[in-house]
Amino acid sequence: MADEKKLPTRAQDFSGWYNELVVRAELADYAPVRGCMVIRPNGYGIWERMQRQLDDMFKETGHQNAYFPLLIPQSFLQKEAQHVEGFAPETAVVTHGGGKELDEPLVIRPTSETIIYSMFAKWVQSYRDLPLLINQWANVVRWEMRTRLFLRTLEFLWQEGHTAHATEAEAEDETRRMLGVYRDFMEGWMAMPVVTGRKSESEKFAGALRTYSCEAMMQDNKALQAGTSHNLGQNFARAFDLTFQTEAGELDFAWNTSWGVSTRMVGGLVMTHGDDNGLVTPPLLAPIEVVIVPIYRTDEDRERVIAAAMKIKESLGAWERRSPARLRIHVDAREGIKPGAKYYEWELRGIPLRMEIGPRDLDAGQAVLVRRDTREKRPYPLDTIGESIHELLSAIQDNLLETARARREANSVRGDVTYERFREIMDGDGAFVYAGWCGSGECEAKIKEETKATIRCLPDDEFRSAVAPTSCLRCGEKSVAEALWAKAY
RNA sequence: CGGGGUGUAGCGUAGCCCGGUAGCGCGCUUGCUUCGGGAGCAAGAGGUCGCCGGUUCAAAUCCGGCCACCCCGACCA
Repeated sequence: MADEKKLPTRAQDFSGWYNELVVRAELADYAPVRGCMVIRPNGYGIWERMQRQLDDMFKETGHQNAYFPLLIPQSFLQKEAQHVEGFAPETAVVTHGGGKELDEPLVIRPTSETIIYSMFAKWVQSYRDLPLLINQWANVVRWEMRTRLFLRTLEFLWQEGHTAHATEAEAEDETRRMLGVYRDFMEGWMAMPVVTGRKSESEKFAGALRTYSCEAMMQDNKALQAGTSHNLGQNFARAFDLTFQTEAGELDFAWNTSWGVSTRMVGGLVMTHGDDNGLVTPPLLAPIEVVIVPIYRTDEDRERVIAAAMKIKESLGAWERRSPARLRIHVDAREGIKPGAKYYEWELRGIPLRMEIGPRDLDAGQAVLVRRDTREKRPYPLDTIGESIHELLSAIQDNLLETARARREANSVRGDVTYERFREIMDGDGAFVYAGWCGSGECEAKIKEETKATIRCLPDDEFRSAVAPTSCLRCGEKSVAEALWAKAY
């Protein structure tokens, strides 16, 4: 009878587990339009914290926010050949406005390179106007065939950074710098370890010179592309006549970069840390860090326990006194729901720490704290509870990252792998496989066709194997690059 | 767009083959008893049976058309 209340387990049905968890934890809900989602307060609260942190990091690296329009003239998209080829099939197009057919259809932005660089062209004249470092928080629409909450929806929220530089080297530095910012954020705040590296030609952004990405391993051993950073070269500058006068007085095209992360990260968070009891949120991103569940029998006890809970919340969470170390605490004072039911609910929602407090605890001057990650439960003295909570939260944050990293390493395969073995792996549990690649798009395409696995990236130094693979995974020719292979979302 | 499937209360479903009062579980409301790991009892509220048409005295049920959604393929942050 309790089965209805339980989630499917990850081992049974990973994608069923994900779908139900997202809905039951009230992170998001299905919208009336196919492929669209409503992000509910629980999910939006996590996104808001992601935004706040990333926004600070963008500002620290010298970027400013701006906002460009949702609607883009269709002709803009067509100015960059690769770009239109990549995005045209998945655009939504507005053909009518005010009851009349428009002279030129308007595309709902699938990404904003075109409109942003067209504006940059107006603003940049001299090398003195560079670099121009802009970010925007926006929604974009891509008409995907198969959608899943957070991972792939027709409309999603993201940030897109767009910059213009005087030299190629500067643009490349910027591209790598922002990839590093993403990695810091994903590991430091999301506790989600990533492999960074360069995309192969077939996987790079439509219109880019080079694309770099952060690839995270989900608990089903599939890869999630969690963020991308593109060196656009002068491709868009040429398309939109984004020129500037150099110090030497010559006219040159600017060098652009663009980089983005989206609400997809919320899905990555779920699939990295969630367990069979529900979501597990890293403390730094949890809208509520500690939930207090008061326990009582009589009205008298109730009054006493709730008063104590409110006092704890106030002393640890009060704005004036503890900022910036104040804690985000919620007291679950709902009546008519037994404590056990509340435990399950807050576990499903992934709140990092639960405090149970009842008359027995108050008499003993203590409260019981339960970790969401390990479910470890023990009493702590009330007079130093603030310190205990801070320690536990930071232990949880660290443990989540370590656990995720250990899991990824345990499911990574390095060294010489035969193609036969590779196929077994991809047919079975999957893995991150680091293997040699001859560099041909043909081998890459064949492998994708035969195994569904793709090159997630050509990993950066620190992720490469100690001994470089010598031959291509499939054709056996000389390897020109070590590639990270996996099935992807 | 090709193949398969499903539409009945907020959610999950039974009933359809064989036409005749639309049922169950969860959730919701109210009251009482409960409350340290998903409470119990009692009384309630809630339905154009996806839509349109046909057959029939009578359609959730049979027939036709349409729509939507889900799963599997081709495409993807």
